[in-house]
Amino acid sequence: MVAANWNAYEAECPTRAVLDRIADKWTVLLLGLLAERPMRFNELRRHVDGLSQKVLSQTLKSLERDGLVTRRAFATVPVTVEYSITPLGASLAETTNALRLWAEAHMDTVVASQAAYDRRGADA
Amino acid sequence: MVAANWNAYEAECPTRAVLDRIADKWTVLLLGLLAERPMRFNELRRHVDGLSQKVLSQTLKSLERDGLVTRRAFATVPVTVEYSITPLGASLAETTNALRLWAEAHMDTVVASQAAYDRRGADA
DNA sequence: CCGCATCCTTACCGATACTG
DNA sequence: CAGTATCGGTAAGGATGCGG
Repeated sequence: MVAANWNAYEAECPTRAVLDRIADKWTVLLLGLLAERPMRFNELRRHVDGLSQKVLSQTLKSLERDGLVTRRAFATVPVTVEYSITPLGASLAETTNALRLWAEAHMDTVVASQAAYDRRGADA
Repeated sequence: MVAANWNAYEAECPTRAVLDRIADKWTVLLLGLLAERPMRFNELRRHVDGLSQKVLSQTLKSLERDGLVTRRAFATVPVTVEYSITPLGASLAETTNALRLWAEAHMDTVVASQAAYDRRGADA
């Protein structure tokens, strides 16, 4: 079986919930990092500017639950925890990376469009 | 000039704001619809189950401001308003469609992973 | 070092009512 | 038909302190 009749345009479809999770700013940024190499908790935190430890914790837990990321704890002192991407997560990371790269590539155009839009509305 | 040194991992970078907007459930669904053909306001509303008229209005305004969607009003009675995608929006829609299709394609795997995760935590 | 628990603020969102 | 305006609940998110 290859395809199912999932349809994200229906509110009750579970696809909607998953789409809501993966179409998330932090998910995109974290998958982008973990697609390159495994990282530890505070390492991720340092790489993503503005991400609080609380939200990072929540996001990683969701990613782990969805099978996109694997968490491994080492009984060192103090504890070392490593997060790595799964094959499923890697397949998603290709798409989310495309999203991030689109944003970085078209920023100039978007910013210009915003400025033009705001100018038009300024003379109200 | 082709590339700039935008980096979405920095909080102050405007890319961050744009990423936050396009990595959005409703944006993904709306761009998917408008990539196929122009649509009217209530037509979009009917196609996206669970999307309130208020949020639709906000989202369309943001998309228009970012230059991803064009709004055209016709002086009929009652007023007719048509939303269509721009070339910039179309280029983004390719990526966001990939995101939606990924969700629909891998739902079974994700749901299974969630169930396994919840089972492990159940015996706490 | 890796988190969880708590408090508290805020911004999001749905529901409703009303205009062009 | 295509919105705007207002209100109220809710849940996300920052700050802080503690525990494994």
